[in-house]
Amino acid sequence: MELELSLGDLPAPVKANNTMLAPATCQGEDNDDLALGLRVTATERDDQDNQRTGIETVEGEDSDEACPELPVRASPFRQASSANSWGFDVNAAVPVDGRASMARSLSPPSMHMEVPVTQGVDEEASEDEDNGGGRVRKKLRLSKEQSAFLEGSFKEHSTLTLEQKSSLANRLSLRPRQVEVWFQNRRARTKLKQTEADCEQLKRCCEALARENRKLQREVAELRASRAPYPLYNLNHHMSGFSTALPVCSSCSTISAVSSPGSSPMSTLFAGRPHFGPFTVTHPVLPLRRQPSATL
DNA sequence: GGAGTCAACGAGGAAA
DNA sequence: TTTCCTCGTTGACTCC
Repeated sequence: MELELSLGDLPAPVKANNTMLAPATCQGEDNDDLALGLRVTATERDDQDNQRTGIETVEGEDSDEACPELPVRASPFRQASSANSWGFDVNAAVPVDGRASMARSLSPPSMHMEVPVTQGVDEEASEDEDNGGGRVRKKLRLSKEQSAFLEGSFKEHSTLTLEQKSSLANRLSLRPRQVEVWFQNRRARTKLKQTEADCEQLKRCCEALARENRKLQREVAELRASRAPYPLYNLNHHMSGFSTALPVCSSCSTISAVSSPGSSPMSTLFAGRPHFGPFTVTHPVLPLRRQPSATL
């Protein structure tokens, strides 16, 4: 079962009950029982990376703000964990202070956890020993529940306060550093997707403008070839690159503005870009040209 | 086996 | 100086 994803060769000795906690009830009443490390200090990062020693007190929870309505499981990784090839459990990187019985209280009474939570202490201790010199990168795969919970939280706020970070870490049985990294990577993914979307949009606009440009150039060539006198030329026809009729001043043949925003590739391209407003064509004489407005 | 994904890391910059 | 961020990268893992 993916929920119990673990790394390494050894199967999880005992599967945890998959019972969900009550939908993230922000664990208000459980605070006293939380045994997970939660110290918000100036040296937080280092502490979080090495939350292996010392009993830390639980600060006040920001119960509500980081509490999307997503179910959260109580420390699934502790039971699902198994040793990896380096002899430590990457998913056991839970803030542990050794008070196993207290960590157990994260789960509701209906949730039985059959593997001693103290497991993690030894594992993490051995991790330090094993990796003492050469630092081996740990690979953690977040469970669906963890990812969903983090996603929900990310939708609410893409950056974290210390309290939110600690709260999320607490709730998901992750180290605050892991939550922080997840948010960093998530922001990067968001930005990448946005960049790709922008790129696609610009590409489409560029193609449309190129088409329009070719068309206008053909028309200019035709006009030059005809060498006809140039009375009030029917621009509505010849500027057909713009899909709607252009309002032409009857007295001076000035086109006052591009008709409707969003109707041309140009306006699509410049949508939301205040420096690129609609342009104006005034007194069209050969060669036909468009004069940018003052706002261009 | 290669490509893609993603957690984790380090460097460097900005803000306080 | 510290903290947090972005950016680029690495490496473990998965999927085909």
